[in-house]
Amino acid sequence: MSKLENLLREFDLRATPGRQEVLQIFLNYDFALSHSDIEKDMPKEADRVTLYRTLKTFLDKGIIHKVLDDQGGLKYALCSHSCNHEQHNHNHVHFKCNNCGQTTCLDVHIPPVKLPKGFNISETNLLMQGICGNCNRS
Amino acid sequence: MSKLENLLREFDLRATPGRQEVLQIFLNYDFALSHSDIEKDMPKEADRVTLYRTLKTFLDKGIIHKVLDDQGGLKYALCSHSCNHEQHNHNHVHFKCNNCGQTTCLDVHIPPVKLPKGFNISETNLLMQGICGNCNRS
DNA sequence: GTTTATGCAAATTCTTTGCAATACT
DNA sequence: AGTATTGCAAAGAATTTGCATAAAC
Repeated sequence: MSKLENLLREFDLRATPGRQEVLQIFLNYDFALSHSDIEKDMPKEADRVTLYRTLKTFLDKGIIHKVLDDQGGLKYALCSHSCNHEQHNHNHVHFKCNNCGQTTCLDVHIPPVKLPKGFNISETNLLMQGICGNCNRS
Repeated sequence: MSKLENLLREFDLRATPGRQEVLQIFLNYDFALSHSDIEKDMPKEADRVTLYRTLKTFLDKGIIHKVLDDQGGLKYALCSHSCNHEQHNHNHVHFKCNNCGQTTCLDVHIPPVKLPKGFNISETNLLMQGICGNCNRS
């Protein structure tokens, strides 16, 4: 049984070829992907609707998490260990490079923010933009 | 000359009825509005395309700013003083209540975040979610 | 064999573009 | 008068839904 199949089973998912394909695409890149990024990487006969459903399933199961985008779309990136069906547990900064366009998950924690009394926080999303390390170097 | 007209002129915009209308809608609410929120508040004969253009113009001129949404859309909220055509200057936290659905600009600064060497930051967006003060009270 | 996922068709909604008519200053 | 804005039509994307078929376990 392949690595991809195992990974999907770990999340209580049937290891269909389509899902393995999408999972592999995420593994191939170290930055967040939009629906259309993924679509471009799939065999052309793949069905867009199935991809919608696959992404939704992956989100629900805690395989991937949403990455906000300043243009209003969404991107997706693989979760690290701590996520599952019950709870997503993300506390890292997302950085979008305005030069290369890539959005990456940084290994930097979002600092705690104190809100006024009465606010309960369940989720936090921090998107920073600018020029990334790679683009500055070149 | 009305307050709305003056406000638009301050931003170098012609004070057309459509723009005054949209501006008034923003003034009527103290939370961020999506394109469709605004559309619902406009007279039904209003043109969707014009609204797209009005929002774009308001963004460019620094009258409103983008508010990211966890569902992938965008919302918009009035800027405070410090924004103009040259530069948007936002450093406040956005909070989306998962109960009432409203996203508000909080008067809370985004704490500084130290990124690895080589990263330049030009913009920062922090969206927190949970239950807002109002909803917790009731 | 049962349950879950896929593919396809179709409907809806969202967004963009071009252009002629209109309104603003 | 001159320039910017609007409204309309139309095209193109993006997203959702239902259902019958096929695949996974």
